[in-house]
Amino acid sequence: MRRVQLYDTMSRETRLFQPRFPPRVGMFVCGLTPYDEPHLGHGRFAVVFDVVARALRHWGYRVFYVQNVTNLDDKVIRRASELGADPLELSAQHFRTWRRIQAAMNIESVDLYPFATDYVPEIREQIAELERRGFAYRADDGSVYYDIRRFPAYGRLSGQKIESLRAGARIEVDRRKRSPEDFVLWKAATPGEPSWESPWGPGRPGWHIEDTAITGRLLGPQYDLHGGGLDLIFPHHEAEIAQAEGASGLSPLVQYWMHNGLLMMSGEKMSKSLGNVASLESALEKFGAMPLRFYYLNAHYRSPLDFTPGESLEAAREAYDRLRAPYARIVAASHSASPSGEELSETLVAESGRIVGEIDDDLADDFRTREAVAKLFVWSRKVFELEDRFSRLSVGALETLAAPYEWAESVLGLFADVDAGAGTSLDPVVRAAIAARGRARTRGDFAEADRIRDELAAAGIRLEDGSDGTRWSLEAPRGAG
RNA sequence: GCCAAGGUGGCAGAAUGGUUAAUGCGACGGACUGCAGAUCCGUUUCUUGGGGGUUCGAUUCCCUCCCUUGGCUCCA
Repeated sequence: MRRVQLYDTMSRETRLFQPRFPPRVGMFVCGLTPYDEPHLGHGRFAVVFDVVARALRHWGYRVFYVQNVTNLDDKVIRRASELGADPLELSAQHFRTWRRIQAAMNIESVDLYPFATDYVPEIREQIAELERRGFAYRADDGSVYYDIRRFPAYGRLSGQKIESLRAGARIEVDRRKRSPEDFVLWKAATPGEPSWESPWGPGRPGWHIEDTAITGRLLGPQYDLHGGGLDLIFPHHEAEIAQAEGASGLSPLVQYWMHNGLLMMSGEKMSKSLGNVASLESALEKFGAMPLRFYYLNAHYRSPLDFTPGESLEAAREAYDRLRAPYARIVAASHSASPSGEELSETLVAESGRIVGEIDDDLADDFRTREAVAKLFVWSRKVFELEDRFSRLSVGALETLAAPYEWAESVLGLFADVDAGAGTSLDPVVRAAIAARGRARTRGDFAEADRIRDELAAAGIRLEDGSDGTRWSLEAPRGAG
């Protein structure tokens, strides 16, 4: 099995990846609370863990990737009541948007999107188990709390000590809790809000319990990989550990904790509560899915990523176009290539193989996507140098040129937009227009030539004159395509 | 206050105890072009937050200070 290293938040070091039962990998990522439109920060975690799953599968692991959906919590309820909507319908609606966006972004690696409210029996069962084992207590109002004092390891993931949490003045004083740090497992019902029956009276799940109930059911009491945003480490993931390990008596809950860095907007974290969000969907419409993926993968997943409106995605689009163009031309040329065409030099063949090996190594070293991208750019320069020969190259030679891009296509999920253009049914039509323009140019009628070019441009077809004739391409697909 | 992450050229953003610190965007000049675009060639800019230490040698290791961000409240 491929040697893979990844950084584990718990041990704070890069460790060799060893799933419990290779080649199977149980992977869980904290998904959204869909009470509003997703923003650019959400796109980051989605792409990051999509690449993790893709890469592991590429290396032969059989990954079962679960991304939960917190379809009911305080925020969903609050927003729904503001809108006069049903909370579960509201979150279902926003989840559909999320799924649509993920599909548009070429994210198909998630096997299951479990809804919190579909796991109420498992949640009740886990709370009951925690109660039996003495980790939970009932409050007077019918809520159930986790008793943090019973779980000494609480704080290990985040490096926090319970005593120092006390100093944080922001913990609300709540008379119902034994310790201020205790968190709610089962929230007593409020009239008008969704609730379920339970041994403790009607209520609904607390925020943290759904994840461990879901993973307990789907991945077992112990599994391999848990991912999420850096901002979830405390208290959310800390609480997950306390719940799962408390209920099962088994430790550790997960072998590897992966956390992605946050998207920053003018020096601050982009978040709904700060109101400094940029809509993911409109970025997708304006720039297209591939430039967006490129933008995320152009940084290491653990680093903070600075987003500058009117700049970051524009630059990403330019850069991505440069990466995509040579591959698109290889693909176009291969439509009409023959097996007996020219071959590449041995040096180039070797280099193609070497680059694929290197970028594969980069990914296996804690997913250094930026390194892989930089090497693809170097390769692109070499490919462009051969461009004049494309039409004469053999099928095999073109495949060799395409190999690094194909690797990126399957592991990084880039270049899903490459096939559009030459070779499609539009080709004969566009060629006729190009020929007409060519005649106009020959006789010096540049006004007519430019008119033809402009009209095609208006239809999204771009012409470029080169030494070997005129080439055409479709504008990069936009929106959900 | 406590915990954690980060400070690299105009911008984004890599990397390494040791030749000229990637890559891309941008800018400038040149080639090519009827023009445009793309491409190619060249140029542009960082002595890697400040200070100290370890070392033959540090951007990379250690200490300290400053600054930024995140977490301690919902949050990818």
